[in-house]
Amino acid sequence: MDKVQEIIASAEQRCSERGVRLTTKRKRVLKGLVESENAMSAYELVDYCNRTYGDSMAPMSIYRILDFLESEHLAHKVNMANKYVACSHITCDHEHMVPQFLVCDSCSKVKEVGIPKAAIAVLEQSVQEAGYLLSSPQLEISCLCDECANDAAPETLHG
Amino acid sequence: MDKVQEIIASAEQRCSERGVRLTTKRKRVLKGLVESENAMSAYELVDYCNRTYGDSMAPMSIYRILDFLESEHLAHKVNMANKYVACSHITCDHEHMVPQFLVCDSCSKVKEVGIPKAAIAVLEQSVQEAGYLLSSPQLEISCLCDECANDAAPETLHG
DNA sequence: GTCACTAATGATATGTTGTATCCTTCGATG
DNA sequence: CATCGAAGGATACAACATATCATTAGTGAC
Repeated sequence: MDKVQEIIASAEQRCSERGVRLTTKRKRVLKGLVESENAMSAYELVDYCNRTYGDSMAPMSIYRILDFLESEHLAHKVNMANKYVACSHITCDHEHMVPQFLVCDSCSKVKEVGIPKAAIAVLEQSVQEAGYLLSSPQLEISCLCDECANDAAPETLHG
Repeated sequence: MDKVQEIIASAEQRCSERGVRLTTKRKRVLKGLVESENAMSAYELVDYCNRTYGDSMAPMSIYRILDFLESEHLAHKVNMANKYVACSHITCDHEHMVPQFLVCDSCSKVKEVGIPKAAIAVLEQSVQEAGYLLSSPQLEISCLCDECANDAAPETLHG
């Protein structure tokens, strides 16, 4: 699990290059997200920080830190689940694939996958025809994860 | 604006065919959504009902009614905006296009557009490769609407 | 160093969204 | 008209998020 350290180090470097500060608390929140390998709610992060560091951080602080992490593209909000995930490309500069979130309807587990840019182009086309402007090519896709899919009866899908 | 009546009539027929009851209150909520031609929050619907009908409906009731409308495919929840919209295909039986929501980041306006099924197939492919199951082919796409796009500076996009 | 300035965080209150639970009313059916 | 399930009312509370003002910590000018 040295991968976590690697990601944090990479984030630190990126912040220092950009002239912004990855403070202790910001690092802790990011670390929480990276370690969990999953989407976490703001209040779960509050608990995590307080449990892990004997700290007592208020929700407000967590939300501020999440805003910061989002603005630096170190984390993303998953709107469908009201949760937050570490960006899975922190260590990677160029993005050949467009990141997309698969959100499990049942357990809210979030997986980030890449899809080819060409696929997004089709969507962008439709959006433009509607007179809108695609503001983020990042989609949240309503799914069932592998585990929950096994539990669910097939006929409940595509309802 | 006789279109609204038409949609409501169509919804009534569909409910009666399916043996479920489109009660007065349910009809009012659906009418609110249809008339507004926009996504509304549950609490906006509470206000709407109480203002328009001198009623006093509790949020709980609205949520229940929204659940019903969703289960009958007369309305959809837009997760990104925590709002609800009337299904734009109530009067239309067969769906040649897959409905998608364009959600304005700035003003939360929601537009429902259709995109070709083929485009969705590409996404579904990626989802399957990740071991997930697409539970709804309906996406919520983060956009700027025509109005907000005019207000925003171009360099703020694709950030 | 220390002054002044800004970024970051703390503290507190409150707003918004959604659910749990239990009870009452309404409508169909025998 | 009795009964039974569906719909709705009432109340409380949980989860998610923001507003605002005070305080502390870094950073540069001098």
